[in-house]
Amino acid sequence: MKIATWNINGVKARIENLCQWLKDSSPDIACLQEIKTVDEGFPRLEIEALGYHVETHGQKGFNGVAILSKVKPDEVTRGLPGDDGDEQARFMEAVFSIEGHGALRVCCLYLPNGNPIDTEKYPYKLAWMERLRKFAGDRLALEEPIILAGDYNVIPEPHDCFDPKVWENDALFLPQTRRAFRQLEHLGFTDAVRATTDAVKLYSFWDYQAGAWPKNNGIRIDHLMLSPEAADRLAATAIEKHVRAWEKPSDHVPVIAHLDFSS
DNA sequence: ATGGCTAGGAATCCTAGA
Repeated sequence: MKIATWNINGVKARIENLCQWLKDSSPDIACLQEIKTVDEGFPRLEIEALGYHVETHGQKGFNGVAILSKVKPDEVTRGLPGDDGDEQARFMEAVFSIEGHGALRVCCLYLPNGNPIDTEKYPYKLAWMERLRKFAGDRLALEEPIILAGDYNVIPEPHDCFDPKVWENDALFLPQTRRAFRQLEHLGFTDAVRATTDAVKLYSFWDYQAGAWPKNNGIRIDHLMLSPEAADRLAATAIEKHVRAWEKPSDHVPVIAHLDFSS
């Protein structure tokens, strides 16, 4: 079972890349962030033609998430609990049936960036992370395989960026941000990529500006966090960075976790 | 790299991203 997360930075601008990637990589489940369209604008026909079921939680212009899957989910919910006044489309959850193994829950999340840090955006990010922590804690009680996949906008450790000094005062790397991320780990969630490799200079985002990609000035901010029941099934991970070199790329690349439900 | 680029919406520039 191949599960992917990819901040696609505009699904309408990226539809050719997305279709090529689905054909090449053939994920069973793909979580997309920053679709930047309302549900009606999502290019679902092209994706359905490749054999995928499409669920979206869109928003006009910004944000928006989607879950593509080879098998139709049993249920889908939209929005992160904990703030009824939050209008931003950044979270959805889909529940799948795995033959012989019960439910698999996949959450697709686009965590707020939080910059500039001296505006209301940073407290919004921290409040969102606290809501995510509560949600994750509640879900753990189900004792099911759960994957929280998405663009976390969090650089977990200094070696997850090319130059920690550059990010010192950035919302992606501030101590409070990293602490909130660690709290997810302390609940019992496993960072899938870090569980499978100690490699450094392993990134999932390269800025469009300043030659960041050719210089490999990247950051690792797209993560798949696994509940214990999912982490027990973790077989391998991959960061499909070749996609960043394609024509008209997203600034993020797909990150993959392979879960083995064969036994 | 305190932004050198990109997407989207409104509109020929702005906001947002990280």
